[in-house]
Amino acid sequence: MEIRTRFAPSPTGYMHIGNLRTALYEYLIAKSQNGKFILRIEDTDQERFVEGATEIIYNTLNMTGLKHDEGPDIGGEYGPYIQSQRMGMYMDYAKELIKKGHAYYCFCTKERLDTLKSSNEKGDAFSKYDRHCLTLSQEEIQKNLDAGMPFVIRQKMPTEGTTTFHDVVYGDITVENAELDDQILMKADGFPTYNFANVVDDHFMKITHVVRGSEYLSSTPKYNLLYDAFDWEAPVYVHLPAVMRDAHNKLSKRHGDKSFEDLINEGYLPEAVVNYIALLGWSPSDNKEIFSLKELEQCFNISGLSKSPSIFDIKKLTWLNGEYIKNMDAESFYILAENRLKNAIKNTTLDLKKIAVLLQKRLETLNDIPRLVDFFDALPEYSTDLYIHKKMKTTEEIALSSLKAALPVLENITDWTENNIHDALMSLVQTLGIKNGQLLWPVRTALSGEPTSPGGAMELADILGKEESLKRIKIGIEKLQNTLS
RNA sequence: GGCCCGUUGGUCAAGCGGUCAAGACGCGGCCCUCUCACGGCUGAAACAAGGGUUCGAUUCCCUUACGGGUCACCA
Repeated sequence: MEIRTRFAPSPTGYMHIGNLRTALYEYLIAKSQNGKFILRIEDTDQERFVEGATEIIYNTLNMTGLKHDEGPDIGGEYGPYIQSQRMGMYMDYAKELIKKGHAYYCFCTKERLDTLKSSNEKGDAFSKYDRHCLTLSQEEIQKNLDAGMPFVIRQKMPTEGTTTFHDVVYGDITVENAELDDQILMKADGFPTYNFANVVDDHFMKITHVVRGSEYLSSTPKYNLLYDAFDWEAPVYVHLPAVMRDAHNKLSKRHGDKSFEDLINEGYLPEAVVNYIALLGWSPSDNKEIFSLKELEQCFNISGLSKSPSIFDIKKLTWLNGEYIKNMDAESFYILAENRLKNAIKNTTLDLKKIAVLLQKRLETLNDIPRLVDFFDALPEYSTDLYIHKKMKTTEEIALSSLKAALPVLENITDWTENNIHDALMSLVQTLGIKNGQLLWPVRTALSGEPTSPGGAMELADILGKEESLKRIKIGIEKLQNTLS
């Protein structure tokens, strides 16, 4: 049998990391077994409608490569794939359930339910619907219906025995039927509740594996009873532990946790995010950590899913993102970095590709770029303290004499290449009989004006060009002379 | 509160009766080196507690503690 999973997000206007991970696992469960991954938009809550929200869902799936096989935008055999367009069918199925004795009309007012609840509130008493309307006679029901009295339809739970369902990650779970509330299937406005719509939709879309957050674990017995009542085959359940911000709280946009779009804007790569969240709650059979989506499709296995919640660790994501950047070929990296480089460096004579090469091994996110390359554009103000470096065995005096010695040597270079700069400086080191660092550290410092820089003296000199390099060295000499006089 | 679920280093996690309890991130140290970064090596760091079962428990069972979920005409 073909595996079919579905991703069923509500269009909220952003892609929550927890939801994205659910989508990923749904995709992988399907694709690891040549199955189909379906997108269904759950937009029944019209009040929460957000403009452009469905586009964000499409974009995210697109960027991450979680390509769906059926969905509102591409169609499919089991549409429509937008829940609001399926509204016609639910009432019929609810009525079928009534006929079969698994559901019943309820005319109780909101007020009555509220007092019912508040009278039970104070203690351990479990507040359940009291089945006031279960005993209504056929005549009474018809009379109420004819009078146009608002009604809901409730699922009639068994009062005895237990219900057991199997979950792939949590195992067999059994509950007392007496614990189950007669949940509402159809609301007074004629719309189905989520609980009901899901069962009906999943059934008709032939979903074989229902994959969702563990918050649905406790309502799953009710779903199962619904499948039984219809005499439909229940799906395989895969409940996923939550993705947490810390030990006590789930990740939530409301509390400032980043959405997928936020991460992308902060310079994270979609591939790295996907890779990272795959590892949050799942682990492969070996120790591999870097996976392309294709590789995940190959080796994903449900048995690697874990039961306990995991905390989202931005540091590890950041590390992984750095790995992706480092492992890229130079051209791809340049394409990725180009815009940020151009924004950070106004001087158009500089060779951005050379700068990109220096950057690639030094970035964790793309947003690190501006602060690393600022000095190329303009030499920052700096203190001559920078020239003092214990390990390089430099003092301000040594720095001054090194810079003075370097100046004519560099001026003499006619063909300004990194090789020639290298040879000239290294032979100067020989002539002066000093350590490499005693010459190169001062030069690097003069060229960058920073305590650290991507690249050393020779690389920076090459990129800055002869004229600018000499200018900066002269500035360094001047500063040092001022300090020392 | 009832019910359900969970608990291995700070974090992600392997483990599925016998291990010196992997690996990764982060943190510390060393090496490489013209700074930073990369790379290499290395160190500290964990089975929530108590009872069983067993020749032997991180692993199986029970209890406790702590944490999470759920108890809507929301999804």
